[in-house]
Amino acid sequence: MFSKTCEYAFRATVVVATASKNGERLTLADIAERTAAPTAFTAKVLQDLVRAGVLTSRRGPNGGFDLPPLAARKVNLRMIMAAVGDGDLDTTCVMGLRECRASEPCPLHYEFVKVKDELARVLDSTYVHGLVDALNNGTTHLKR
Amino acid sequence: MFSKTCEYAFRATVVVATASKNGERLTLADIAERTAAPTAFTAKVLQDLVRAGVLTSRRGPNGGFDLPPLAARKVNLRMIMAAVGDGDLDTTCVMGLRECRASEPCPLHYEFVKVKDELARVLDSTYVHGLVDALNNGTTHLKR
DNA sequence: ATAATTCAGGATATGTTTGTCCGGAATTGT
DNA sequence: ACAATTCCGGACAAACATATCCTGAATTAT
Repeated sequence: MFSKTCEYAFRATVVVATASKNGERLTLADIAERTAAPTAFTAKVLQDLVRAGVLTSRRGPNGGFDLPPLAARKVNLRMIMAAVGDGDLDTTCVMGLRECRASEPCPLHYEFVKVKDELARVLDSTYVHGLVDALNNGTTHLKR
Repeated sequence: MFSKTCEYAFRATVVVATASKNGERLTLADIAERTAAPTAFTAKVLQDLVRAGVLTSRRGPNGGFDLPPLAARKVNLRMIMAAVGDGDLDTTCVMGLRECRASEPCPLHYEFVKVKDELARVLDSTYVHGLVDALNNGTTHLKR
């Protein structure tokens, strides 16, 4: 459903936000380990997230990445996707046609309206801060 | 949302079924033109569809591909996706975790339940024959 | 039988995504 | 100032998706 890059971005963002809430700042190595993702590639993903303003980074000793609780209230899934260039999942035609809209629909246009609407709702309304508590108290997990 | 291969497969299947309903049998060249897809690649996609039993083919003069109305009542989107190896869109974890289920959910598991359920419903309940009429009477289109 | 047509399928090419490697720049603590 | 740490960003490599080409096999009409 999402590209691997996007999956890594989701995992990394949640992991960083969770640590930040506990006052920890995570290094690239920390993040790669906790998300079970390749380190060098994770570096690229984190770079994208920082450039897009999703995470903040600091270099040097005690450096690393963070996403403080207040900022985590303003980051939703859509922004994470956009940061890695995956932003228009729910807006492109499922049959790959450019000329597809309500007035000139492809054969599958109306079939997918509800799917896309629900997807858009989730991407726009799911904020990182809401995911952090569940991870912290063990309701959800990220292993593997 | 879907791979290009899958988009081509959707378009090709609908085009063939629509022609079959009018008693026409379409050649590879016909299909590639009507779906605005590359010919040689379309050949591969059609091969997959035939192997999976979605379409039937015949070689030689007056050969080509078809999907008669009766058969089109039994082909849904899920089968087309499976034919090109894209079958598990709605069953894999959105964060890329193998260990993700209701009892051990990833942080996004419950957020996507409705999306996935609705997607599964559409993939399973959308049959090709239902798409043909709309294309025939101009309610929907496939241009570009 | 023969020639024309059309699909089948292997080999190959191109492009994109995913993944690695390394030197440099910034920051920190001493 | 210096050394250690850590992110930044470019270059490169591998894997996969997409796309092309060509030969052969099946079918049909003559």
